[in-house]
Amino acid sequence: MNNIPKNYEPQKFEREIYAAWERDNNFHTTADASGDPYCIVIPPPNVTGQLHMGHALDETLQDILIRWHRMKGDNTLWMPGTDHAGIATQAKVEESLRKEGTNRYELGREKFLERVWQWKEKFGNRISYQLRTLGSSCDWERERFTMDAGCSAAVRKVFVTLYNEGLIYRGTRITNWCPKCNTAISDIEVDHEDEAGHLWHLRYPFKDGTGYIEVATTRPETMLGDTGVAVHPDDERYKNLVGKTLILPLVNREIPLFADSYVDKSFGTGAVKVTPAHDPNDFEMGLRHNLEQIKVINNNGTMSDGVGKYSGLDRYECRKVILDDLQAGGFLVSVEDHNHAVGHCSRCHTTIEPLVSEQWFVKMDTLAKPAIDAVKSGAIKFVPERFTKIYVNWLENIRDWCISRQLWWGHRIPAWYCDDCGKMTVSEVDIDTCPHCHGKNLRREEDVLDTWFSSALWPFSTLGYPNETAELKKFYPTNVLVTGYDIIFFWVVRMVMMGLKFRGEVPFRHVFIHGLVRDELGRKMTKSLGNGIDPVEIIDTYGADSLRFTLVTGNTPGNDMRFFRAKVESSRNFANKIWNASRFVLMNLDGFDTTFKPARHDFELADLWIIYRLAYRIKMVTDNLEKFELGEAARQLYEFIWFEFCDYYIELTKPRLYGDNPREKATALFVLTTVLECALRLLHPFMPFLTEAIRQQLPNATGSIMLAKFPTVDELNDLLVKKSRIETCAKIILNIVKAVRNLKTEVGIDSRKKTRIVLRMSNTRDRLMVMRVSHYVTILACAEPIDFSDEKPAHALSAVVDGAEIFLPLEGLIDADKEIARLTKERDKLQKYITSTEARLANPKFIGKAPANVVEAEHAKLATARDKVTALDGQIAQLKAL
RNA sequence: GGGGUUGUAGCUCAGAUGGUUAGAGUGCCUCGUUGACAUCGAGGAGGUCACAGAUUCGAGUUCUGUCAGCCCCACCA
Repeated sequence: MNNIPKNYEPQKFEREIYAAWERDNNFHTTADASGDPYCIVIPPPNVTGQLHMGHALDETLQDILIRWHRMKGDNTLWMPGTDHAGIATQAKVEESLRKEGTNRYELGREKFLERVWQWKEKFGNRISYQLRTLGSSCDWERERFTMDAGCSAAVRKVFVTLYNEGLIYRGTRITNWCPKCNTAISDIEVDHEDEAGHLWHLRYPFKDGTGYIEVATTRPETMLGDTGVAVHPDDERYKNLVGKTLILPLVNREIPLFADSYVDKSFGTGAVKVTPAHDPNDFEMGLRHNLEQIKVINNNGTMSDGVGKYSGLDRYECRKVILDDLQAGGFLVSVEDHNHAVGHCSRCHTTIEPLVSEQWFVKMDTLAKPAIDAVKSGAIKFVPERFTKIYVNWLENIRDWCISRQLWWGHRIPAWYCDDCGKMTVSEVDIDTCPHCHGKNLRREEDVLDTWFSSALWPFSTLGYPNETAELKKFYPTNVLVTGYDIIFFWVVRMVMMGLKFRGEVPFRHVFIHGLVRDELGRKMTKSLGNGIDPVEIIDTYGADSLRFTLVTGNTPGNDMRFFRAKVESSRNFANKIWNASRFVLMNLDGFDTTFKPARHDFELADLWIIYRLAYRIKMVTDNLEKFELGEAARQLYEFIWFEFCDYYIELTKPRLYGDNPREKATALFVLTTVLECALRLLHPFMPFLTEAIRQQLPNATGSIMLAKFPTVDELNDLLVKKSRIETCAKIILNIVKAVRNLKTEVGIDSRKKTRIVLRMSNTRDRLMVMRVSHYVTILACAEPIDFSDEKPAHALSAVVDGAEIFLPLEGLIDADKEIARLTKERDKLQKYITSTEARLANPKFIGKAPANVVEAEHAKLATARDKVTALDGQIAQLKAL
């Protein structure tokens, strides 16, 4: 059997295997297929983006769940697709236009959109191809895009419905404006950061010449738009002044001094200049007090016309000039340092300008209520649970959602304005006649919708909505949403609201939240830091399975993880281990009758033990998958395959495989192949390629592993012997092995050198059992056939384990003093344990309150410890007598 | 200002309903090329589980507080 490469080389088979799966349509399912529905909709990546580590993690977790359920026999659908990512995609195309020396305005809306679609066609498949390299078993036949016809129809229907119910409205509000992206953005797209700034104290004179009032501001340039000054109604300092008129410096506008309880008496001077057009709080106060809104800053961040010499200046340049002028006019009293939170555009980091403009909003309170209830009632469960609180808290304080964007790439808002009658019409289908006056002079709304509006419909738009398709009936609600905590507000919340509103049911039962993949130093991987690690490069080097295993192990749900190349190497080594263990089995299988079925009595202890361990691991893996503890499930597999199957079981089959008893050899091969095949299926969701590549070569397997049955303990029923004696005996043997290896190293004997061993076991039953398989010790510890004797050899290294005393007769090699010291150390350690346990067992409170089984266990452990001390004492005494 | 989260071996991290001698990977040290695998095998060193209290017969695990780090939310000009 020379055709299996000695090393695991994933590059040689991953691509082919994926192609074969796709060719055989293994990822596809239909609504009428058998099994309980199990559905995950992919968090749609940006259509023109590329795979990053965050995706790799997200996809791996989903694929594990999907493959597991598919193997369990569920009707499993993983719905793939991409997002049009309004601002991000438009920005990319605009950037490329800029390089050509033009811009979107020169091109015009229609031509520009053509360019974006071309861009999408050109780069739009990259992410899907990259996801394939990871092994994602998506139903690609159903791949969707947030701007395809179906999703667009869903958006229209939802928009119009919400509008007609009064849940979408158009209004002139103060919103967050990004001067660089040149659009309004929603509250959650603003990142607040503390910045070192200043607090300028200005003096505003009274019209009647009776002095002035002092205000404090962080943004002096906005004074040009001031239409009032506010103080707290209870502020004794200003009580008598309320109602007076002030003259706005530099502008000479008359503005009122009024009282509003929003004002904090203790901050600054207790008097606030009010700029309703450029500050959210001032805006509210302006509404309450009927103040004029004077817009002094343009959408691009420059000062608007009509502010005299300041017009056209950048907002920050203007600040300097204004301060100079205020100073010159004697209006500037003082400056102090002041740290305050400043909003930045989450996309381009430009400082946000609060501006009054006409925008579209979704009314949140009525939609939020059921979304809160869904989580509180347990209809939706977060994993880990702590995110429930974050979700609920956010929804309870939610404000209306600004959904209009001054972009071109996106779902254009389906509203038409009639120039004849001035009325607006919102319509699900395009119109060219005004329904109010039958006029033909209609202009369609220019704005498009926030990208997250279409994403919010994703769980049902992808399943066919607004049509009542079989898929929608079968797979909605979906089962679990897998995503990072960073988009709970952007996406999860909104899907829940829309799902409940338009389907009357939650969009998913579980929200499985993961953290961020960080770099080795714990920093976020970002373009600006240049610290990103390309998953495609990792896959090329180590294989997709290694990357997947790395991402899924060593962290716990909801927590961030650091990405180390060394971890991938470790996973790759694991893959190599599996590869070689399998290679070992296959080599021995060569030319052998694989149809042989052993009888019950053919199995020996090692066989029964490994099957018993396998059953245990099946249970552990399954339990952990059910709890979304994928990392723990993966660890169970690692331990089983490497430690139990490779380190012990394979070694123990060698005498039979290399021996001359064909029946014994056949039995060992039967167990090897059975256990390996089962373990591969158990591992498949985690490492799909490797397990497929190997299993195809096993004689006891047919068809693709991804369609095989996920292992159950029941399938081992015929082979399983539920005898605790097996475990007991295995433990004794392994302890002996460990002790012998230990002793050999102790005196510097080559671990491969065969040594003579004498075992003294007082428990007859245990001894007989161990005697029957004493060659296990011979193999694992590299020893000569074992002597069982009640006599202690005179010159020997010795050790004590539960149930056995071990002697390595090594006359001449023994340093008695050293040995005495070693044994005494061991003895003292045990004695300490005995003393504390005795104390515990003598404590009536412990005896009285601790459960009986705990007390019993303590007694048992105490007894074995005492036995060991006795044995050690004997050995020490003997050494001393030499 | 509010909330969350983390603090366990040199490093990266696991440790379910509290059960008493705390684990893995990696790194380090020693030894090992005979036929699955040096991407390996055997052994070893290395931890008062951040600190202080509380509850308990018993706490890495529960509670409170302190310290340190990270994150989210928040309209004090």
